[in-house]
Amino acid sequence: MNMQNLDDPDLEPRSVVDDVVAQMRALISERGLTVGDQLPTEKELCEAFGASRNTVREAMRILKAYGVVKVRQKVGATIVDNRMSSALEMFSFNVMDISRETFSDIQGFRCLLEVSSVEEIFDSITEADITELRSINAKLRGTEDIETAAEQDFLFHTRLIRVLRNKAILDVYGLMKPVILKIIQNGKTRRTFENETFHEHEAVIDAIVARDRIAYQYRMKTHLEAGYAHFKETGPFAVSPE
Amino acid sequence: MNMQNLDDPDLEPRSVVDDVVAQMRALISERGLTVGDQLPTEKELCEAFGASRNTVREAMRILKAYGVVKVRQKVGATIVDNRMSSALEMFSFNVMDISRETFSDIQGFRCLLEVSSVEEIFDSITEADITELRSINAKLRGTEDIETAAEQDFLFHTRLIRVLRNKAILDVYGLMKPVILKIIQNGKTRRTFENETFHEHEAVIDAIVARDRIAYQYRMKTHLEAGYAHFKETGPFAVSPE
DNA sequence: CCCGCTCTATTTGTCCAACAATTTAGAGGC
DNA sequence: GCCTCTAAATTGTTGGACAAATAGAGCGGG
Repeated sequence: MNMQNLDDPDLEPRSVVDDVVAQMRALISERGLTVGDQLPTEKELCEAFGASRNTVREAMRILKAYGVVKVRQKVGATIVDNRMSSALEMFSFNVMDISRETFSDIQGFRCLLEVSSVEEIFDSITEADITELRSINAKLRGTEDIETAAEQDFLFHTRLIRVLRNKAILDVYGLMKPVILKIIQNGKTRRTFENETFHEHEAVIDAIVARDRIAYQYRMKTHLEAGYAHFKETGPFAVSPE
Repeated sequence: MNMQNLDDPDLEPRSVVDDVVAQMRALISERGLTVGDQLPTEKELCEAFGASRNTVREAMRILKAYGVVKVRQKVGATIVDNRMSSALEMFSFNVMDISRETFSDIQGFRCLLEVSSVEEIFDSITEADITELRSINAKLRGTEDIETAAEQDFLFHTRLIRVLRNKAILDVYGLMKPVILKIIQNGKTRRTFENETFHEHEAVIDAIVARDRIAYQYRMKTHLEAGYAHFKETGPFAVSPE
């Protein structure tokens, strides 16, 4: 049946690509396909839907953009569920002008994720995690330029978040990366990373090893606030220098 | 567990299409284009990026899927911001077969946001907030159908998150709405909302008023887990029936 | 029997060219 | 000035070609 313009007269007529997307969704439903299952090849989809390969490919691009399928050459399209990452990806578009409030909000978000999740981290962390954290922190000390050091610093915190084994949280943290990098770099020199940042990280790790909840929260909070302190000092218009 | 992309986010080489998407984003950034502005025609984009028309079109499909542009024949591509609806659209994708990991991850995220942020909530919450929370919860009791009740339930939690006065967190919470609604509705009847959910919410509010950290965390955690219990019960293969 | 290598066939990635469908802009008549 | 109608520009769809990657078959050696 053709319900395309019944609900909304302003709605543009559905293109063939949209139709193919709908048919693909239907196909997934009918066959009860779920994460890990394979979709038919492009050729088969062309024949099944009576559309050209380019059209099928554009439809597949949409599903890919939605984070519903993952396509590999020769292998074909596999159903996945990366919708959360895709949703976040789509909101990473207009990140050009970041307001002071956004900086502050994201810093608060970090605090919540890294400081308040202490119980979950203590529960889940393994020896291997600790080893990797120390290794990352060691590399931080050896970096030569600030950009690389900031990346390494970010990597340390990402690795810590990864301990939670929660993809949604990890995705959100990754989304905030550009802003966090900016916060990290602010007011730091290479020397700062070599000394203060390195030792702060070590203190955090030590607190984890000792399973000392209070120490962990204190160290982490101090560390995060140290990085953010410079922002507070600067005026409200210093954020976007353009 | 869905760890496929956790350890190794994106090892795959970027395709030409991905490149074109990046270049389009850069172009939008450089020219300072915003909602309502036009993008160059496909032909111009082909020449500018040295890519074929099909490739440019696939890239444009991605931007369209993200709700960032709207394309009309002859008119061309206009920048819009339908990202929110696109995000909702992508989660409307057979919500029943959202992977168990995504459910579990988002539930864990909720716990972190609502349970672990107890200190921040206690610090920031005002009398007005409490009044509103009670009012929302009262309405929850009076609703007639499950959908509305779930909306109201979600509104209660959103309102609580709003206490943190952190837009980044609030946005992320809003993004997860479709999934959270699904979790909320699962295994509940109208009666459940009228009785159990209502009283659980009241207990949470009471704990806040009493500034009882332990009680708050216990009540909230219990409440969240109660909603999620039904998912745990079903087997790992119950996601896609037949 | 198993391991590793090569080779092939299949599948996706990209490009090209053509035509259809649609709509804007402009020419022309009133 | 206004209407109509045509022409041109732009996106929508199709088909075909070749490149790139790779899973799987087949083979040889241990």
